[in-house]
Amino acid sequence: MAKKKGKLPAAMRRGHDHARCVEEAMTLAAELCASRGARLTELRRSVLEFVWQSHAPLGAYAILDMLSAEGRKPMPPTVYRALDFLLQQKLIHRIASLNAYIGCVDPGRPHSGQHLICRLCGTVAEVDEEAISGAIAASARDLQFLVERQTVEVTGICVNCVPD
Amino acid sequence: MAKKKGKLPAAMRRGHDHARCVEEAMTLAAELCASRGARLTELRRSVLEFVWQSHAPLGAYAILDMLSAEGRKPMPPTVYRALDFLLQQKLIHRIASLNAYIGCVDPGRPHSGQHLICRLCGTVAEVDEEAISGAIAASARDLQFLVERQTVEVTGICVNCVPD
DNA sequence: GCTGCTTATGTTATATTATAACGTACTAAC
DNA sequence: GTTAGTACGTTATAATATAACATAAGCAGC
Repeated sequence: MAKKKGKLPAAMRRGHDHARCVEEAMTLAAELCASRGARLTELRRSVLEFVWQSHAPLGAYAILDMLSAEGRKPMPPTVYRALDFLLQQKLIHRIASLNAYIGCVDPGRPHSGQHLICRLCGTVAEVDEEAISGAIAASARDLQFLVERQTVEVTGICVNCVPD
Repeated sequence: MAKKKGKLPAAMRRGHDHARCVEEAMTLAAELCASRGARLTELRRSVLEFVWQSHAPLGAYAILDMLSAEGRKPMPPTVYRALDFLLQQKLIHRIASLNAYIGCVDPGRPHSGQHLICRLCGTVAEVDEEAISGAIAASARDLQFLVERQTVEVTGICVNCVPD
């Protein structure tokens, strides 16, 4: 079977038009919030945009610094509340192993994303493999365990950082 | 196919002889460390025992309190160093989504454990399903991603806490 | 036994991540 | 414009983790 290069997530495709990614994500977020009656305020919008602009997950205090540089001087609770909102709306994911946050690539559809985290460049690619989530669901079923949330974080080295 | 009750991990089998679990785990840990030339000091032994005695993952500061209650009065670095040693020896796992630590049920064999975390009772069961780790490995291979560590944490409700 | 090397632990201070509690301001509905 | 609900501001602190340096304990060679 040929290498499935077409499947590479955008985050790990060198030279992809990331400004475009961000723009599209912001538009979709606005639409989703509107359709849900959720208020994507200026603050929340800024936070989401910062998170999206970075391929590597952003920590809450990094976001706080970025907002400060912009003129706002928010305190931690302000940032955490914005992050909580974005998490609830499933516009971002929290990467537990890094205590950091990253944009969700497919916020419209319910899914349990899996994340590949490059130890060298920090880039995180989100994939949604039914084979993985299905295997987890099957294993849980065997143990009569009711799954509510799957956290799959794979640490390693991405294709751009692998020495040839 | 019948329910595979025999597969239930010990942690989620009500009324299993946990003192025995702990004892066996401690013996195995001592053997492994001896065979590796690693020093399982009194402090490290205590920390490992506390971690094992709990079915739910223990936080570093909970361990610190337990050591204090025992007479030692260690400071945080002491506890974190003991935890680091136990992690290196793969005698315990860190549960990233809880910032807490739990005994590894199979420290002798290399494996990438998956954890089922009950939101209600806090119990964590470790399983090692080739179907899950294999699916993750296959997905990573497609993306030419070199896997170093898999973190799989499934949150939900265990069989003992599910309302009938 | 001593010596010196390595490893483990003690100690002080501080960094990083996150939340509690309460007050103010904005917004939408009436 | 009043009101109810939501979002944000502010102060303080909790919870988790590490840096940096000092002391002590184990161990290898003599």
